[in-house]
Amino acid sequence: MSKQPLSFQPEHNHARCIHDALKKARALCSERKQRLTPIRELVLQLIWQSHKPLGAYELLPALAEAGFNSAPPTVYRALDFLQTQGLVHRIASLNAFIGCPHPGPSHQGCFLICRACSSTVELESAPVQNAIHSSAAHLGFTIEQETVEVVGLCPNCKPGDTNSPQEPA
Amino acid sequence: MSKQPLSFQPEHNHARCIHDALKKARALCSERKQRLTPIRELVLQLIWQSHKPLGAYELLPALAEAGFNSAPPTVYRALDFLQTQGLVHRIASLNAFIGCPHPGPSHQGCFLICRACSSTVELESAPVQNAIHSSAAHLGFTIEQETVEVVGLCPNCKPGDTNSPQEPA
DNA sequence: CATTTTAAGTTACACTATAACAAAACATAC
DNA sequence: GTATGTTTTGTTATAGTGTAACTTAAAATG
Repeated sequence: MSKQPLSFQPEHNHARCIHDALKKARALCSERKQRLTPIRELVLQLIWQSHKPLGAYELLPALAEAGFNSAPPTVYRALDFLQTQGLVHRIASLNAFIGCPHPGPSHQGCFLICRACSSTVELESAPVQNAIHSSAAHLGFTIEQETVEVVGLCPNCKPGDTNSPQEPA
Repeated sequence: MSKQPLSFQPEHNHARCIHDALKKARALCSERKQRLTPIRELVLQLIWQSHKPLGAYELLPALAEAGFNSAPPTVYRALDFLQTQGLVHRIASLNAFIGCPHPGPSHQGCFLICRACSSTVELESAPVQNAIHSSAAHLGFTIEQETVEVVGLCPNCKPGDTNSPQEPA
């Protein structure tokens, strides 16, 4: 019950997730002399409101409420910054964004996305990385960027469990 | 020089690629009692005009030239059909489509995409599959669909080669 | 404070994809 | 071969995602 990543633990202390993520982000930006402006920090916080990927346009109303301009470029700029700093990832298959739980030296995640509850886990799977790198190397292909996104059912949404969504309406 | 997949061999007989792909598609659809209508076959052929992923909207002019209706739904319907039959794949990170070189029982490809020349290879990499499945199983996650897309430089576009694009304008 | 750089505001638009309904083509049974 | 149901295509309109280009404001630097 405790080896599950937090994203798959419905009852974890999520306020702490958000808090920690913001704290790490501030430290990291400060260290890199990058400016985590109010808009950028708000966008990061909004993204961390859950462990489900959020579309850019879903963030706009909250930006407006907070008194910021809420045209698309605003949120996309913030997202670009956060991606560049490795604080959020874009999930290509969903056109959505999710917070990175272990930001730091540029890395490529492997994402497990539940189609029922949308909870998403980012793995750092060395075997997956290695397999991809070795296949690529074998063909003389130089890797610059990896997209590994796996859709399916998380343990909480498996048929047989009692508490759970399963089929999305 | 010959273990490279065709997509990375600029000089291969590409007419044959197209011809073979269409032949396989006809056989497969006939066997499954699915209708490979003129529009669907044309879209498949257009997609096979190269080994680079093509956007849906890039197909519309050719459809128009061939005398078909060329509104978006036409091409998206054809693409849906071809995807369902496993004849083409969608590359999520590019919003584009590419022909499947080994259609058949549903499979998940692993794509190597050259950022310089756009040539794309579909691998069936058992090690990659296994690594992903094993990571997922370990968390109790049930896989339904995999997206593995790797962007980088193909052997022909590597710095050091003489004949090649490298940096996209 | 003046200057330069970076970020945010603003307008407009491009690209990707689908909904919804009408017309046509095809398949099957009489 | 014609009637009937089903599948495919035509058509219009619109939703969703993302960016270009230019202006204004704020922050950093000298």
